[in-house]
Amino acid sequence: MGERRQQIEDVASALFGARGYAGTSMRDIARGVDLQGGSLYAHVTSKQDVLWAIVERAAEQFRDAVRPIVVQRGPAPQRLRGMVRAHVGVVTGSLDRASVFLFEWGFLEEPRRSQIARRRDQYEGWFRSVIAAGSASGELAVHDPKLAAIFLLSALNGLARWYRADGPVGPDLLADRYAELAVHGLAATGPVTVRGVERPVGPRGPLVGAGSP
Amino acid sequence: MGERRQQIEDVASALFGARGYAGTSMRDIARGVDLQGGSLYAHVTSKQDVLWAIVERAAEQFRDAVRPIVVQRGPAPQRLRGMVRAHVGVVTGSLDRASVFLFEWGFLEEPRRSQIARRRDQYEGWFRSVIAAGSASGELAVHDPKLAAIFLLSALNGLARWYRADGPVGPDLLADRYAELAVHGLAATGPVTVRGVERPVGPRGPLVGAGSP
DNA sequence: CCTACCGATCGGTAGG
DNA sequence: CCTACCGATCGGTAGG
Repeated sequence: MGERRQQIEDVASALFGARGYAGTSMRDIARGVDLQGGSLYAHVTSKQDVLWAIVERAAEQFRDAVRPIVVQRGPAPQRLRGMVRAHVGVVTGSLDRASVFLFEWGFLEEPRRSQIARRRDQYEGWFRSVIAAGSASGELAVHDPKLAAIFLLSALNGLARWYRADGPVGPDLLADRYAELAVHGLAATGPVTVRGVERPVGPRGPLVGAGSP
Repeated sequence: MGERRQQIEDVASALFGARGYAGTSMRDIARGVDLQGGSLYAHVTSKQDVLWAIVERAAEQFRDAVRPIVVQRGPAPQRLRGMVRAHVGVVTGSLDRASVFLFEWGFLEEPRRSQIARRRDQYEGWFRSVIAAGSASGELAVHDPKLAAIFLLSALNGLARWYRADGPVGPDLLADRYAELAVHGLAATGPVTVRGVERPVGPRGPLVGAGSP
């Protein structure tokens, strides 16, 4: 792929991510790469084409990062943590492209839109199946794995809306914190290290068994 | 407010929510209320004005639903559950308006954009403070209350992207499940009722203390 | 509330 | 890769 083309996709990712696909004009993109509006078409065939290239590549990134972990053997909570870390890693590592994939894919025209919808379903299915496996083995406890998967992925995807590379929390710590929040929620921390010894955190009296308002 | 005006805002909410603010034209809205494009301006002053009306009202709905719970006394986890239920209730009960508020407020022009940004910060702060209070009292355990609040709100807001009123899970059950997922994560269920008796769920051997991949 | 219109901007193309 | 342009559509207005 030409350097110019790459440049165009990068600028388009940033603009689509910030103002949305419909809110960005080809002339906006052209300005970002110091070209005249019409000159873009020497490198791309249409605005849709640019959107597709961005979305397609981001979909691959998520898939390639998470799939290897899904098929590992090992405890479901451990795999789930790994998947969360991988997903967060893609979001923080390819913020603009990931944002476009996550929030602008709906502007794809058919049949590409449906193709991406299916791939998103499949991806969500990986999380669902690991959650369901953990639930079946008793390692996790969830009423509705499908709901839990959507809940979780929504939390992770929200990251793309506020994360900034120059923020106070680095990508690795962030990934750990998110994995922790995902699996344990707010009620308990994971393993806590006290004077170098890992100690499990027990149940908490005031919380467990608390009634609902 | 006139009936026509109400109708226009409803149609605009649905369209802004589905195709985005920039992806919706005034003529699209006009078609939805069986008017000619120009005739809309007998009822609204501008497209921005319509967006503002929708966003402003939704912001009020979230605030009015959640604020009373924030200031209640009582255990933090219980208040947090109530806040989650309230937030989910606004999303499911005013799906289109809530979607526009959550995802299209960025298209507001200054100074309204900044005004809404501040209100969103404040709203997030309510969640943060209840989480921090629960963390301080030992009822919750969270490394970073700000991060936890964002994580949680992202999960809740994602609901607006997929929830359908005619779906399999009703709004009340959904609110309960989401409150459960928020507080306990995937690792443990909340109070379980066995033969009519509420029984706390204890710690789970395979999970607590499990190492990280 | 409609008809008819305004200037601006849109995605995209022709010709060089 | 630029200049100059195409038809379509945009948000919004005038006049009735």
